[in-house]
Amino acid sequence: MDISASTINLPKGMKSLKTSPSPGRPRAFDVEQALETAMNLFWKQGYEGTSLTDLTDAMGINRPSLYAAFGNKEELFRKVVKRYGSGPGRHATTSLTEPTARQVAEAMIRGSVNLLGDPDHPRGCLMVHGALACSEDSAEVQQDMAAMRCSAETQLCERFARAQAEGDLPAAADPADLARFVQAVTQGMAVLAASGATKEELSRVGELAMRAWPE
Amino acid sequence: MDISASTINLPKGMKSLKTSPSPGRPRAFDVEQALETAMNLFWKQGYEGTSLTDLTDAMGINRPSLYAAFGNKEELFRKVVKRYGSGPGRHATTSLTEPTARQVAEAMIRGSVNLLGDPDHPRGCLMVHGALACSEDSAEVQQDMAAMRCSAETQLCERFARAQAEGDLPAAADPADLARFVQAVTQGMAVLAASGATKEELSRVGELAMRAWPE
DNA sequence: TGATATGTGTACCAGTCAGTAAATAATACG
DNA sequence: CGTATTATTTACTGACTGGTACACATATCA
Repeated sequence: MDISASTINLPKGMKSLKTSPSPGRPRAFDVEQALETAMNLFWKQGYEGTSLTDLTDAMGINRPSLYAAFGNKEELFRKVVKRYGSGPGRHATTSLTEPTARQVAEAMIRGSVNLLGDPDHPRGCLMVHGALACSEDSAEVQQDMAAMRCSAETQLCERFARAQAEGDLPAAADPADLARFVQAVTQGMAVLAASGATKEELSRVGELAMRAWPE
Repeated sequence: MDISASTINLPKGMKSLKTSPSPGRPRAFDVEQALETAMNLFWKQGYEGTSLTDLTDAMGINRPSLYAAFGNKEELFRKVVKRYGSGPGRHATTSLTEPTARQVAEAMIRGSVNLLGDPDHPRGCLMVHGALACSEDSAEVQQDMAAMRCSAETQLCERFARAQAEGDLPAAADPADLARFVQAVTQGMAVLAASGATKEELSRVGELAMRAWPE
């Protein structure tokens, strides 16, 4: 007997991991590919600058299909942000695992340069471009993006504080200040990228920034 | 005989500088005050995030009055940007007159900190928040803003090159790189301000950044 | 062969967008 | 006074916004 995932009692609405057959008409588009398309659009035009028509046209699907698969515009955006964090923006978390504070900062900056200078991606950073300034209708999305940027700063700060305890960051240095500085540089590079800065130019900004590193 | 400005042959549509009486119903609102209100709105919500209804409601005028006084939404935005450049964003140009390259950079950063950390203003920078990411409808405004940021960078670069010729910047330093670095820091601080950074926090970012300054 | 479950396509909803036509009100000038 | 000029008010336009109702298509399962 074939025990496919569909026979297992899964929480309501939860899709099985195995691509087991399920009743009903099969989806005619690739969800992951559609998410990728949506990410690139939101990345380029921001949350409010991207209309549902923009999205469905680019994804090649109809409006009800989008709603059935992703909820609504806001939920789709959040799924896109999540995907961004574990995809193109991966370096923001992986950099934290570097052995020393300096290497963490360098990895963070190098990762930003590689992402922002990549001509295959929209110019800029989704976390900055997504909903920096917008109407009051999107205030919640805007605040969430700000909260995520703050969270990245906090994680960085905690990593630097640990480094200080471990002795690879001078006691005189302020972990919070350093974290904020790295954030300022990477986010500033995101704006520069939107103005057309090249990878080499961004790289030199990063190099210059690291000259401010203590010790 | 009274030679008021209105008797002088002015180009069509050109308003006289003197507030001389003119035929027709007098305007019931203060144009400068309305511009100030519009600036604060665009500053906070960006170009696309601010609707004409937002504008007219805040200005306390009707839609046709706005069109009669400012042209249309895009022209109003450009007037606002101009006002911003000679008002709150004044430091971007005035800093260039400092005697040395280092003082120019310091003034630029200090000016940004003062502006971005001022609780009386929207958090952020109009040149960054105004139209960073938007729909294709506003691509022209978006490009103009990017061009203005690039222009600021170029002016800074030229100032640093002059400083190098004058001997107050090491020959090994690259004026273009330094200009781009200062831009990255100030624009990064604009994003930080949008995330809620205080004036003191921004100030420490600026202090840290200046530690990268050559010699 | 149903019966059930899911996805797609069309066509629509109310609300908002930027922009404007036309009537009226308020001023200066002669 | 009348005329010319400008501003305000109301009401509107067509296009677009995010979101959905409903008929139909396509799959599994009994």
